[in-house]
Amino acid sequence: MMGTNESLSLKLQSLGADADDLELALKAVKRPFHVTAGADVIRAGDSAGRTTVLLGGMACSYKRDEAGSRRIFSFHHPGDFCDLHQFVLPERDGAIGVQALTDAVVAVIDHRDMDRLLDRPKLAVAFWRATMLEAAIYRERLTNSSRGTALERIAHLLCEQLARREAVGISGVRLPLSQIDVADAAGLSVVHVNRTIQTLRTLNVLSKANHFEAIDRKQLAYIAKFDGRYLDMPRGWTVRVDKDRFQTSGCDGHVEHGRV
Amino acid sequence: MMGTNESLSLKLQSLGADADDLELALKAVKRPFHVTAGADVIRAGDSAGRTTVLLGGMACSYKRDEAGSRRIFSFHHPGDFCDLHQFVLPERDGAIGVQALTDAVVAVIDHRDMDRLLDRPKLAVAFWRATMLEAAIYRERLTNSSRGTALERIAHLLCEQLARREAVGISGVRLPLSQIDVADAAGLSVVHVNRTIQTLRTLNVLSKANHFEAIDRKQLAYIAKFDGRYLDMPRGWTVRVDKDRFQTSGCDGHVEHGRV
DNA sequence: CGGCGGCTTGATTCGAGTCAAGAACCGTGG
DNA sequence: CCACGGTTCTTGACTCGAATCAAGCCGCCG
Repeated sequence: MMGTNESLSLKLQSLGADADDLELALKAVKRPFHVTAGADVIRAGDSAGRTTVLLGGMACSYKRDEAGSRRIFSFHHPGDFCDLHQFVLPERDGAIGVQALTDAVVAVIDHRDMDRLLDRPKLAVAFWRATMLEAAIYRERLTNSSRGTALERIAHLLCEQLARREAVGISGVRLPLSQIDVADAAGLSVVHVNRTIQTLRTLNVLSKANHFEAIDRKQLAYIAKFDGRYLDMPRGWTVRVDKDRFQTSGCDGHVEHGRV
Repeated sequence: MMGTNESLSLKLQSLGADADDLELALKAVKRPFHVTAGADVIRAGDSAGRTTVLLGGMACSYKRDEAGSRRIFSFHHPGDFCDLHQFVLPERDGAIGVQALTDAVVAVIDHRDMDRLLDRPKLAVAFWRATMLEAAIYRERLTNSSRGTALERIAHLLCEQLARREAVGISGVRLPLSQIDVADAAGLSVVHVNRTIQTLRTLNVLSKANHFEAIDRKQLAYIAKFDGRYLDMPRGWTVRVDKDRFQTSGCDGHVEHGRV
């Protein structure tokens, strides 16, 4: 799983890159290296001159508040660009850090190489689209997060990560997250996340194991009112709530991807 | 104030467009029209084939939840693009609507014309940058919103809007928002927004008038822990919290803009 | 074996939502 | 000019979800 560019290829294709673009882009991805769980991939304020791509494992983008606690605003899965913002709006949003949540493999694209990639209009739009997708994720979380109960928020968060992993070819139902990670991402206390998870377990939505494992994704999606269209999911992963029926469409095994 | 392209020009320049780009872009902005306060600029699911630009007034982007209540995830000020996402990721995020909060003037850029604008690399990056700025705003709200008291959240929201308006040449301290708008944007109930605002009034941060008017922006920024750098504000609008001193830097009258 | 980080559980507090009812502020029409 | 209806703003009383504080537990690793 680690070390290949499989997920990155799927990602770029789904962003609209054609075969030539893809080859060019993959060639620009250089100097892969290993990061151990818990370590920073990018120290806040660092990373001048290159863009980081996650190839394997899981990571998160976060800021720290005055009290020093971590606020996760985004999770990263293989194929994700971790700091495109540093390329487009350099030096502005300096407070952002990226941390590996599992042992991870990352590589970089030098900004010099990025400039050349952007000469290809299709690729330029693909990168723009990547940012737009990121924005769509933020939007969704914003509308979903402020209001709504902890159960909904956590369920939504889990649905989103599972869906995003499928989109890049990772189809397991297990997420390598700690409850602390989820708490920092959902803006809830660890204690309350714990209690909420136990509710999900008694509902037979999550497994009783001490890690995150969805055993009833339809129900999870229903609780979350999850509609994956904002993630550019071609179909599936969409809850349809007609009247007050417990209807769920999609989720029929693996979601094919690779629209070009 | 309405009817000119002043704000749009400032915006595009700050996004890195040069004189030629600017002229070209402005020429692509067509068919200005008027929208009355409260009306939808874009009905959710509409707006195929063109991108909407706000030229005067104020608007918001929102989704509606199952209960039908409005969730504002973004305010728009003159010069803002309201639906770039429709161009980059068409048909995906269909649930988004844009509503005028005051009487407003908007115009459109046809997608056909956009395609030609994107042939100019600098402009392509400028549009990408616009999306990135939007994402940065979402990020900030995400980290700021989940946790933190209502006072902080509302203060932050107001600071952001004032700062963004200054960036496009609108320097008043008054915001044409209703408490309902703020509630829908902050994810708080109207009742609680009201009480919070009254706190801000007794602190002499907002005026006692029945509209939003900041009379002590330093204090407002301090309460909000507002650091405008994420908005690409060149300087000013930044709270520096050294030790536990009540220090505020910047905010010294008008902020110059127009870095190219 | 001992320590440390993550998970669980209970008790208590508090911020913010909800419900409800006035009051002030329009714009409109008689 | 004033009466009317609607929308926004205010204020009060009550409820509840989630934070915090405080232990105890479990599993892992040195």
